Amino acid sequence: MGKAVEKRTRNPELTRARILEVAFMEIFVNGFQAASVNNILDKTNLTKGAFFHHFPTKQDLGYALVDETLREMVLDRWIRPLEDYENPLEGIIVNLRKIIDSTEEKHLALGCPLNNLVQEMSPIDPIFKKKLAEVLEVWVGGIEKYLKKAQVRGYLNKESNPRRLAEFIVMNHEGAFGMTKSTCDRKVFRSLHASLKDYLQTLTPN
Amino acid sequence: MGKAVEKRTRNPELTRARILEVAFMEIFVNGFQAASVNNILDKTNLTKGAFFHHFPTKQDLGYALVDETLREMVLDRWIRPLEDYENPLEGIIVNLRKIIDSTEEKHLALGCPLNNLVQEMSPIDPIFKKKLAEVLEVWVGGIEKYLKKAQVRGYLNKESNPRRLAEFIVMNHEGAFGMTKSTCDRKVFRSLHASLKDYLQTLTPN
DNA sequence: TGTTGTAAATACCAATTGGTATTTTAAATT
DNA sequence: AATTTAAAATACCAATTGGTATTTACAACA
Repeated sequence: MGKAVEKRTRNPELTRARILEVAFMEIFVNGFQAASVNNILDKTNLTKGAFFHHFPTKQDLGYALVDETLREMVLDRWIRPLEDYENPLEGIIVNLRKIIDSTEEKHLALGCPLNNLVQEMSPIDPIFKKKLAEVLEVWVGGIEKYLKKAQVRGYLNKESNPRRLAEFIVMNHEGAFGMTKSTCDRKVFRSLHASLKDYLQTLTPN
Repeated sequence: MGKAVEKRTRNPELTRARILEVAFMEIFVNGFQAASVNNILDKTNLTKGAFFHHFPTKQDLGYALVDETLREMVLDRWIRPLEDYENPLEGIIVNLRKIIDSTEEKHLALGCPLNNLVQEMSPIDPIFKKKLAEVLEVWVGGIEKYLKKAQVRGYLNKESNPRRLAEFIVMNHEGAFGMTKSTCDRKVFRSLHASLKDYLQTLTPN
């Protein structure tokens, strides 16, 4: 009994994953530049040797975080759930609502991990910028796909431009999270959500 | 000829203003935490003595920047121009358009100074958070005022909630600037602007 | 089982960080 | 003109930053 794997005193993949996990929160709270490698080390109970073995530089850690963690989070939170809805427009609205309601108060104050990094790093690091734009495209492109499906199924005007609308919707999400970071009030989030809902309803046929 | 004032070798108010001006750009580009006091000093050709005479700590500089510089910028860019329009809704849209078109490419990539600071500092510094929320309220409250005026003048549905709509509009502005930071494409900004315009038109009587 | 590659620990480093104590000097006040 | 106030310069500081060189030890493989 007990998996042999867990008894190993060394597990490089797990170590790497732990670093990424702790780094995610550290960066989520403090931002990338202000996040301290030493702090991350303390919280993982690892040492410099382990860290810089897996990530040649702090920036490489950031890049991996965007490519792996953030990309996966976006898909999990914003795209994959839409598959469950016959009407994608409804899916977008209901999913957003669910996420608003299920997010803990303290996390509300931290905003959107992707948006945070875009705001901080895109202007000053071209590699970050490129990788973040790719994840953003996963998001926008994903929404776009479902908006096209909505058009086919007759839930969205043929005249609407799915790409433009997808950009608008993602922008709304990011804006709402950003705004909530200041007010820290779920009511504001709900209010913004209601406005978006109103708008989307004007785009439905009949 | 020549103003006597300019010949003074010392001018504390000017020194303070120069620090704020240079610090604004430094923080606009790098963020508050990553902005270096030494860099700011170099670019102003001043010394530590001057800096810490005017601002006891780096944080105090940040607070002054929000209270003075950012507050004034928000009024100048987003609120005061609305006075020129008979239809405030039109004013909001046209003013946004003007700002999109007149912002230099490189500044587009830097986003919105207020939004940047909100994202970075609100979660980790309660004083920043309070001051930033005050400036945000200047913005939202200002828009709200003109939306009420629009209702009185018959340009906006009586059923619309000016407060909620003002929050939505400001959120749109911040979201659009944030998004542009990633894409660095004025087209995206225009596209987002068009969506907001569409939405506002659905709220006009008749 | 002995060898080898690599995961991880340790100890160190130069550079930079925000900040301070002291001194100089310019301007306002008497 | 002498004195006082405060603006600004200088030189310094401890703490922290990301990063490296070296060593130790575990685990897969021959």
